[in-house]
Amino acid sequence: MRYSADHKDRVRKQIVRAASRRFRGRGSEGVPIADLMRDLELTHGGFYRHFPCKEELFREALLDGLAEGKARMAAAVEGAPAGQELEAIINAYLSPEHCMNPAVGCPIAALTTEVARHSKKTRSRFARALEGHGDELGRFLPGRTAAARRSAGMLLFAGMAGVLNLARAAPDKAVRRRILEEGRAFYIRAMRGKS
Amino acid sequence: MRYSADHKDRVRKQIVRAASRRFRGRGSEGVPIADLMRDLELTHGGFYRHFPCKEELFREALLDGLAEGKARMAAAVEGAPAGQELEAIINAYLSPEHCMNPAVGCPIAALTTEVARHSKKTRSRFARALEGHGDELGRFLPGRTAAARRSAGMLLFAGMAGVLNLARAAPDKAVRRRILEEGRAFYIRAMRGKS
DNA sequence: TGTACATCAGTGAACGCGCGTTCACTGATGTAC
DNA sequence: TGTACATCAGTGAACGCGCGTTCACTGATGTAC
Repeated sequence: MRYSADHKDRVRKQIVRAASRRFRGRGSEGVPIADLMRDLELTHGGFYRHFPCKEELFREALLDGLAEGKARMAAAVEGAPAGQELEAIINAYLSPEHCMNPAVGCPIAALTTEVARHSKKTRSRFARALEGHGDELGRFLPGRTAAARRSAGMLLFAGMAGVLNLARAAPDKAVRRRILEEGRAFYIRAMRGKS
Repeated sequence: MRYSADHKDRVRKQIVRAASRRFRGRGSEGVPIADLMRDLELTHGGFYRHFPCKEELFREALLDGLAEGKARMAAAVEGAPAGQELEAIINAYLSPEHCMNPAVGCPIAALTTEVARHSKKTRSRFARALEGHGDELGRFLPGRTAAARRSAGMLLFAGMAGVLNLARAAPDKAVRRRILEEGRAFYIRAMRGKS
């Protein structure tokens, strides 16, 4: 072969990674394959050596973005003082940085509306990954059973994603910041107060 | 003229109305003008007698959808027993019917993510309309000032929109219903409890 | 009142471009013998 | 070891289609005189 043994795998991963960011930044219909490949200094023709179609790429990119988000959540937890994990996650999620950089942010905020219009297969994979997110966040939430904590975690993500999107749609910085701040206060209060 | 005096106005309104539903159902990039005009038994060429470009239509359709949503909220309030207005709004917003019919539902849920990627002009109009929504919902929320109640109302809409989108993305009916139910319980509780 | 001309919503062919996908080809390396 | 052939990631031209937008035209009605 012309390339090292793991070459194909590496390129494939690069495509998924780049696609994930572009999809989050521009939506599932705003990412031409040729642009994506050019970013990696490849041409569009080679794409089909890696994926059967664009929908398959979208699915993988979506899951890759979620995994990235989960890792970021773990990092926020890691860096938080004991007992402050939930606040740390909420503050990071509803931070101005996250708001201003959707391309490297949470796909739940950036892509859920569009996922709802994709194939059942895509939605099923998405749902499964979301349960993982719910479990992770649920560790810091009250609730008698693991299932209840997972649900509460998913609900919190959904709510924060809504707030983040509202802030992203806001036409000016001041409004954006106010929305984020009120969102942080509300969800920290609501989730702490949950018996 | 070939048509009655108000003919053009009526057709224009029909286009906006039909577009609003299609945009909510399929997203801002999923609505070909030709399909839209065919729905109204017109041809695509005539579109440009009414709008300078598609973006202008999107903007008007977005605002029309918000007005429709506000009317629906008013109807829910009208039909609710005194003191139960907030619950009625939340229950209607997070109902299975609303979840299953995005095309005739709230544009905040269906289009906010995409609005964030549109022009500043579109975002400004959207933001102004949202404040109206916040005011209307804020009437039933605690808060010392009108501004505080408005903010709380917008936050509640954002959160509910996030939950609605999560439910819409869910691959099966049971999960969808559970998400909606938990969402209703959470937001009713959180907003009642707000001092 | 009748005639010539203007108006303008709507028609449908055509233009131009973007983009997903296909395909014949390249060329470096692996394998068979 | 050398030679012939197979493999396959990547290339870039080409195909085909969708779709936003333009434009010459239609034809019913309004207006000027």
